[in-house]
Amino acid sequence: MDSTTKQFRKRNAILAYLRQTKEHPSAEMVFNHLKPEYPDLSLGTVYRNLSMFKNKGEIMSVGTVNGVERFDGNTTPHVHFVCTGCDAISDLPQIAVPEALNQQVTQQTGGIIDTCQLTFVGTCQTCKEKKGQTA
Amino acid sequence: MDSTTKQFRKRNAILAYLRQTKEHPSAEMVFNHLKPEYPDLSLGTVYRNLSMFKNKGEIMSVGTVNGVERFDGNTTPHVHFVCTGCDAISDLPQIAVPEALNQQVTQQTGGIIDTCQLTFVGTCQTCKEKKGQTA
DNA sequence: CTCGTAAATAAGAAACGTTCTCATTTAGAG
DNA sequence: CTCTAAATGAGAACGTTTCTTATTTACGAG
Repeated sequence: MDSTTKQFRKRNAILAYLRQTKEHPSAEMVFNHLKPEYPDLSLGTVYRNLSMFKNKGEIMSVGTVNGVERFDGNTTPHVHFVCTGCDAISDLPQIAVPEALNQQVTQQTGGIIDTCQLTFVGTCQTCKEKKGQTA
Repeated sequence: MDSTTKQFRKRNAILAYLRQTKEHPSAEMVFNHLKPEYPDLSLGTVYRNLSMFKNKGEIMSVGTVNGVERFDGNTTPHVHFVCTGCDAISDLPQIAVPEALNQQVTQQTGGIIDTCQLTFVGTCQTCKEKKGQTA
């Protein structure tokens, strides 16, 4: 319970960070964020725990940007926006996937639908303005 | 125009295959498919040309399955289904992303929307039946 | 036809993200 | 304290993708 406790169970710190952040981090981003507080943190530990949490359904993958997988501590269904300029991923909380689609897809495939991902790809406002200045 | 012409311009063969197939292949799948007809085809050539076609907008990426990028020669907007059992990707031609969403998202982000990807993830009919037998 | 040049390619090295292995450390029970 | 099982650090290993370099091809000029 004292401050030395933080030496233990980096696993909790990884999950806590994912629950709190909105940056949809990669394994390396998690590592870089926690390394100052946990100087002996290992990248392997981050990967191992991300896989475990993903398998348990406590976090989810939101896909791969530039060859690196990105994670989200919010597993409730929601839509994402990926900026190709800065690789940032943000939530689009006000956009929803029509519920009816799941049933249509189930019928059309004859299989089982587990999840669905809706992702918009483009340029965020900041990058758009930067490009305007340079051009 | 004679048959020896096929020794040249493997690039065309790569694009032609992507236009024709519905399997949403990876680089290696393209390579394996064309290797019999072009025995001296190199995997590097496949990667190089896939990147080039992607940058030119003649094909598109449909995301990463098990760490492997998959491509689609059909760049008109449509919805995909990924089976986690056999890693197959198929089209869901009868499902459409509501057009209105693009405008909503543009407003909400203040940026620019280039594309949007809607992907359903689950188990295809074949894998579902296989699982039923085994269990 | 021969030469010169630019594009396309093959082969393999290199880079990168991710997973695996194994020895060590930690937490907690007895 | 001792024992055991879980968690971790360090780095090797792996698979995918990109890069480098020399070679081959296409094609136009002389």
